[in-house]
Amino acid sequence: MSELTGTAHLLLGMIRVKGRRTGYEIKRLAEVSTRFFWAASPGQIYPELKRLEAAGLLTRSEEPRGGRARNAYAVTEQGEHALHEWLTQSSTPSFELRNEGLLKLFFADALAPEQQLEVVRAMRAQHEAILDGIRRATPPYRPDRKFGYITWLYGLGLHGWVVDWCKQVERDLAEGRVPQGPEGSDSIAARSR
Amino acid sequence: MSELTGTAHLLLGMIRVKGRRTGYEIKRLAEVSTRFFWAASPGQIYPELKRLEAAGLLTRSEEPRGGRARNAYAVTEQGEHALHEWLTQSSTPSFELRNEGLLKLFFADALAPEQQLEVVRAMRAQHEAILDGIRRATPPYRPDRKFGYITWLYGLGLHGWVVDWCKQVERDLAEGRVPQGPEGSDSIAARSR
DNA sequence: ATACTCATGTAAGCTGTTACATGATTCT
DNA sequence: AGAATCATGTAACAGCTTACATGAGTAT
Repeated sequence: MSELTGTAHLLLGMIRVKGRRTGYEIKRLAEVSTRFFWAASPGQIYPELKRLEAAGLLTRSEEPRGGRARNAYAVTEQGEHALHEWLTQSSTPSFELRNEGLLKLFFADALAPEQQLEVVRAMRAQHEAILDGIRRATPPYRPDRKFGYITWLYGLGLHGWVVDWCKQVERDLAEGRVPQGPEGSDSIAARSR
Repeated sequence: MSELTGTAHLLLGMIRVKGRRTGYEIKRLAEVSTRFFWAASPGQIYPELKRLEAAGLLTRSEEPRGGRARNAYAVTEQGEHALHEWLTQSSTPSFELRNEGLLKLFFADALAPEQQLEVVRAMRAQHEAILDGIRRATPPYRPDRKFGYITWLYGLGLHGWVVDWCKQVERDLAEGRVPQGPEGSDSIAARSR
């Protein structure tokens, strides 16, 4: 059994929590939940569902609505096992970030002050938009979906932090101040305690 | 002139700030600075340098060290212009995140309490490792590289926030408490001040 | 002598997106 | 009648990583 991709685990997990689902339903679910930390496009979802079915981790059932074809998938015992395996394996989970706004900020010394401010403002706007998206996706709290709720809080907190950070840098730049590192007598680490 | 990739802008920007550089030097520079928000592998760097040279945004000069071939690149006026164009264009910068740890957390309801804790601990360990990497890359503060410093502070602050968040969730889980959303009457932002 | 760093590159493959195509059903 | 949503899929391509190959110089 070759290694499953992150997206495969997303599908497995989503169907496990929500019960028998179609590709389309998963796509919509992902759009309002996991999309902020693990996006999934239809061009990825449909082929992957087939692969998982072929691998015996999902079973497909045809559930037409009227004359319209419709394939719903459920997790098999083997799929359940693969999911649990992944959730408990101790190897470091992957973490990939591509933040073009930060890349611009990194090179912003080449710009005039007003344009530097503009770069930070664009960053803030972006994270404010993400925050909006997360807020709109408010998950109703349910004890059996505690971690859906925790993850939602994470998104709010993280992007909220970035927005605040941008605001602070905007102030610092506007007043010609050199942005402050974490204050206090000892190391940077002091702040995160 | 077809659109440049993010990595192309990285190369352009890096050579602009640091002056004439070889692919190898850029690779090492990226490893201790931009890698935390925009990674670049050699398999990407060398072909891209050639493309940028062909496009007239970089000039190549052969600077052998002994009998060993060595190609150094400098930014042309056209390259300078392309970089400035990118830095000031107002379209929303790209932001892509794939966080497998968070994906696991999202599905952690399926686990036993002890294993749930383990997922959070793994997340924390990961961000602590990233923090270490960022700390080790301390940029000497120079007025002409203010934004290199600001970006560095961002990394410390962001991953520090995540580590703190994980610690809090670990406490909450250990004590069987339901994790707290942001308290107080006003916005979420209030918490991170 | 051998291992490491410097230095450049390529090929294969993976993951993912975008854009398109198709057509039924439901809503206004 | 027309628009939006439901539903599934594919083809083309972009971007990137991994692994490998090569070989010179340098340090131990």
